[in-house]
This record gives sequence, C-alpha cells and structure tokens, in this order.
Amino acid sequence: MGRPREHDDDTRDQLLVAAGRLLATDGPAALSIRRLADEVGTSTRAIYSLFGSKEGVVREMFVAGFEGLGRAFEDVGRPEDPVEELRALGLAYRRSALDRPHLYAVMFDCPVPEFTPSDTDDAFALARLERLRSAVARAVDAGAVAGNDMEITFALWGLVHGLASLELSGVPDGLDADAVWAQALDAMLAGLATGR
Amino acid sequence: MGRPREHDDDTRDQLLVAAGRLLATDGPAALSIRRLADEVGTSTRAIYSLFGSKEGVVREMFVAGFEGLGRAFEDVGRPEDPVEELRALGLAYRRSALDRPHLYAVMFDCPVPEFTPSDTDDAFALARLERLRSAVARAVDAGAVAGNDMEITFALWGLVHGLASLELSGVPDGLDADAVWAQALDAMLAGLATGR
DNA sequence: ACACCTTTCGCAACAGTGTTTCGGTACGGC
DNA sequence: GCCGTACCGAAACACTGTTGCGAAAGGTGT
Repeated sequence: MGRPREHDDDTRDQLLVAAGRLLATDGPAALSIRRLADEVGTSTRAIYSLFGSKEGVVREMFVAGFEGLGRAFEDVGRPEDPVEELRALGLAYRRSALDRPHLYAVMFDCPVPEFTPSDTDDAFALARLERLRSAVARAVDAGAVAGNDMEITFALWGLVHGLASLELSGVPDGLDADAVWAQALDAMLAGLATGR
Repeated sequence: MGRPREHDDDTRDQLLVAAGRLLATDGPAALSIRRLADEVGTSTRAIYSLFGSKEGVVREMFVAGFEGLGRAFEDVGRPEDPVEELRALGLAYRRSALDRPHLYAVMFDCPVPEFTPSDTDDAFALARLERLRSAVARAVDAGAVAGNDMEITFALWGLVHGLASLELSGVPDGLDADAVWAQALDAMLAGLATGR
C-alpha cells in the first residue's frame, strides 16, 4: 500500500558513482547535495531518502574504499616466501591507493567535514587489515620476522600508508616513486627479519 | 592620509590562536569566519583585511605547523652516531605531530575544503625537510646507510608520517604506540644500513 | 467504480556558510 | 575648518545541508 518509491537502488548506485566523480575531478568543495542531485537528474530529497544525509553518502564511499583495499589484498595470492607475501601486500596497498585517490582521501583524511569515521567505521576499516595481520603472523611463525604480530602489522601499515599519502600529495620532480617504495619496503622487511 | 587601520597585528595573532583552538576543540566544521570573529570580539571584515579569505587563515596555520616541525627538528642536536640522529629526528617528528594534532591535520589532510596547498606551500613544506635530508646525507657519507639521499629521505618521511597519521587516528586498545614506533624505526634503520 | 489511506515526491523555506558591496566614519594634510 | 582618503561595520548575495508541507500516486475496501 502507499505510493511505490521511485528512488530505487539504481539511482543509489548512480549517485555514488557521481559523488566519486565529483570528488575526483572538482574536489571536496564541489560535492554538494544539490549538485549531486542535478548530476544524476534526481532531486535532493532522493539523496535524503536513500542515504539519510550527506554524511551517509560519504560513509558509503568510505566503506567502498576499504572494500576495494580488501579486494586488492585478496588478489594477492599466497607466495611461498612469507616475506614476499608481505612485500606483495604492500604493493597492493599502493596500487589500491593510486587507483582510487579520492576514496583514499575519504578513508584517511577527512576532506568532507560532514563525515568523520565513527567507532563502527573504524572497526570496519581495521577488519580489512586482517589479511595483512595474518600474513605477518605467518611470517613470524616461519621465523622470517621477529616481534609482536600487531606491532609489526602497524609498523608496516604505517610505512605503506605514509608512502601512499606522500605519493598522492605529489612527490618532487626527479624523484622516482617506484624506487622509494622498493627501497623502503626492502629496508623495512630486512630490518624486521633481524629482530631486535 | 586616510584612516589608520585598527585591525593590527595583535588581533591577527589572536585570530590565529582562536582559529587553532576552534579547530582543535570543535573540529573543522566549527571553524567559520563569523564564529572566529565573535571569538576574538572583532568583525568578519577584519579577517578579510588581515588574511584576504578563509583560505588565507588556514594557510597561515599550515605554515605555522611546518615551522613548528622545523623547530622540532632544530631542537634535535647532532649526536655522534648518524643513525641515532635519524632516530631522534623521527621521534621529534612524532612529538611535533602529537603536540599539535590540529595543525598536523591541516598540514597533510585537508580538513578545511577552502584550503589546499599550492605549489608554493608544498615547496615551503618540503624545505622544512632539508634538516632530515642533510642528516640522511651525513649517514650515507659515514657509510651507515646505503642508497640515494632523496629516496631514503622520502622512505623515512613516509614511515614517520604514516605512523603519526595512524596514531592520531587512534590506535586500537591494547596496542603500545611507543613499541610500534620503536620497532618500526629500529627495523627501518637497520634495514637501510644493510643496503640492497 | 469510487473514495480512502498510506507512502513518497518535489518544492520552498530555514539557518548557516564565505564573500562582496556600500554608507558612514575617523583621521592626516592643506 | 574643510577635504579627501583609507578603513570599518552592517547588510546583502549566492551558496550550503536540512526539513516541513502540500500534492501526487497507487493499492485497498466498499
């Protein structure tokens, strides 16, 4: 009973795609409810029916970003050498960030003031790192690296997050980003192997 | 000739202090021109006379943040062991970020959409890292680490930036941030020493 | 077939934002 | 004393996210 809704899941997907495009091309300031509605050819009310608020839209992008990171991790197989697995995960992290820079910004910087990750959001994000943590645990069990699982996981996460963040900010001319990544990952993994 | 200006450098400083306080306590959404003017007891026009725009206010905080980082680096003396100097610089970076988290956000995330660092701003930021680069060069000359100066500098910067960023986002309960920093810095410096 | 009722929709309004414009004001020079 | 000029504060403009409300649409009961 009642009037059937016209704001269906199809327009929902279109809105998310358009929101990503706006963020990627024109920056956070361009992501307004009215403009987003115009872009898809619907009304502002539709956005509130589907997402509740602007925060809801951005949260959806936050989730999508971490899901993409999770997929990038899944795509890394399980190399025999545990250290090679860690390196591959680091490079997968880099690729995920470079492929969707606007989502990476939503995940870590807070470019849209309306949205700040809640505890639930943080928990969701943290869960995507389980793949990395298990790889670290495997490397520890194999004796390839020494130390506490969680501490090493955060050390590695810190490294790749920092490198990705700097690379997205733009590295100076003449600096080879590939070389920086290779050097940093090699050094970190070699250093972890020695224990302390 | 003309009426002497009342919006002097004193109110300018007060505005910057108030802007920092607003950002630190109530978040980026609370940093509005009107509220900022009220906080200091002046008019919105004063802000435009002194800073030109909201972007100008935030840019000033960006500069202040990197100047603070520069001072933190200066405060690190020059230990005999070049590797110890690198470790000390890393810990100074951490302290600088933890002491002024709201400025750190302005420096790297873009929590206020009005401001995005220009090329000039990026150049200023990069210049603050000269201290780190020279320490790396010293370590390379001493044979303590092997590789290209600039690449190693960015590898180290990436590590400390990532760790600081994660720590400011909030680490999970039960994780010892000090231990993560120690482990990460030790591993990275040890790994760099071996060369590749 | 017709009225009803529930649900949704689009529009307009509200409070707030950054910024600009404009009438008035306060001072230095003649 | 007067003029001119530079500046100030208040109000206006275009925009933002959000919400309230009258209108519309389609199933349901009679």
